[in-house]
Amino acid sequence: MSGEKIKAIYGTRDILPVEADIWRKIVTAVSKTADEYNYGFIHTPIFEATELFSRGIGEASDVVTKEMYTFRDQGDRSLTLRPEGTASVVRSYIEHSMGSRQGLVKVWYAGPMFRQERPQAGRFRQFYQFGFEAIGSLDPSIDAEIIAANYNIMESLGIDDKKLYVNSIGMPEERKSHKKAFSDFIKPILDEFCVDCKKRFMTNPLRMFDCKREECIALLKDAPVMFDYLSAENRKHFDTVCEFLNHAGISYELDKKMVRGLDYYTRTAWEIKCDKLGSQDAISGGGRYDLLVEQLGGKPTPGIGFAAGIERVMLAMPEKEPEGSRKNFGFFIVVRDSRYKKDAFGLVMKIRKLGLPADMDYLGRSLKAQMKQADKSGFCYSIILAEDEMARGKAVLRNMVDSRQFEIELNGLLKVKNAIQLGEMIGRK
RNA sequence: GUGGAUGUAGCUCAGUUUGGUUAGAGCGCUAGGUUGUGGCCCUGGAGGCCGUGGGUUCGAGUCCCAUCAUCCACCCCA
Repeated sequence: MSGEKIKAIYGTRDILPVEADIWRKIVTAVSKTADEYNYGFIHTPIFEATELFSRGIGEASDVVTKEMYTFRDQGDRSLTLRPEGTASVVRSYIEHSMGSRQGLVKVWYAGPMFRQERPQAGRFRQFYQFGFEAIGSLDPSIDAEIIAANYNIMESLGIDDKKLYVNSIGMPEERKSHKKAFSDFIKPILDEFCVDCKKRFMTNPLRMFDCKREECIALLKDAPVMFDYLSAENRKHFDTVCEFLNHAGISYELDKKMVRGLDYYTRTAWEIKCDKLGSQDAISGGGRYDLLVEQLGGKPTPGIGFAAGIERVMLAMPEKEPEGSRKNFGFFIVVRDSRYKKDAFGLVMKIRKLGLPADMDYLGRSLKAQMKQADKSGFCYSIILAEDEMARGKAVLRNMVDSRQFEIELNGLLKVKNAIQLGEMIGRK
């Protein structure tokens, strides 16, 4: 009856300590870059009014039409688990009138996002993203800064097989005239495309550029691209962004066929891909959203940002060195006889109070097992409480790296006031 | 939502083709070899509703059907 195992929901997963360690390293690196670039951290709620996303991301987008976790609360309000971070940040920006307090608002976030898609490699229903947003400037220099931040984070995480692609997808009017030219180009040859592309042509024609079939790619070789329909002004904006990137020594590639999935994107768009990831190779993507603030009820304000998928970043990161030989400063207390357990406990507490890691056996295991555990704990010292030494008020300090060991004064150890004294006591012998 | 693959020990998997006593290996866990000490080696031990339900059969991990779950790919996205 009660034996049914409850498992994590399809598309969600536990991040166990070994993995969480890498996770923490990533967020620490992101946080460091954010500090360097002067972006402040922002927490927004994990669920929001459904309307925020339908209005922000686009009523017709895939994310909104079929991928959101939407539910009603006790007040019969329609709420949605956030599928992405930008809409919430912009909502917060408007709600707190951040724009009137400072000209340019630079923030970053990290946390879980939710999309009801079919899971596969590098894709989950609850997944984690971090992202940067800069709201309030249309100057090309901010484009370059935030792209640089994005790129530098990936660099600092040691991701080598990455490529930065940039493009400009213009503004609605430009897109309109391009769309017409594109349709005129496709219509006569539409029959030659695959079924998916035909479907795309009806719903979101530019998506045809994403098709992986050789035949479709060949047919699109000379198709008009948005980039060639940019206004002089926007073209200049993009060129200036590129100049800034060149100046900063950031290598990128112009990808005129790059398309964005979310409706709010305008002008500058970019993507970082990692070719060893397989099908889901985009680890990070971003762009301008110059109409979004207004769309969500704020004053017309340009914005720009990016988001990166932490799971994908993890897949792209180089294999970490096998743990084993790695030892951290810390102490594992071992007792030769159970009557010393209280002494061990007191010692552990004492060392922790000094601000240092310490642990002991809580399973009443044999000496051999305790030593094994000491080894696995990754601490570089064990302290063994043994009969002969204890009788003389001493304990055995064993170096778990080079196996040298010697006696130390147990009383002295308990009287140590800080980590430096402890270090000296250990170092003296 | 569509297509393909896979479910056997905590983990990675063998065994399924050709049904036949108590279902295996490596790693991990645990106790010992070492009467005072981890890593290497050796020996023992624990740990399995063979995903679930039904069917065929004297007999099913193995064959058939259903179902659930997971993975990969498409779609889309980070």
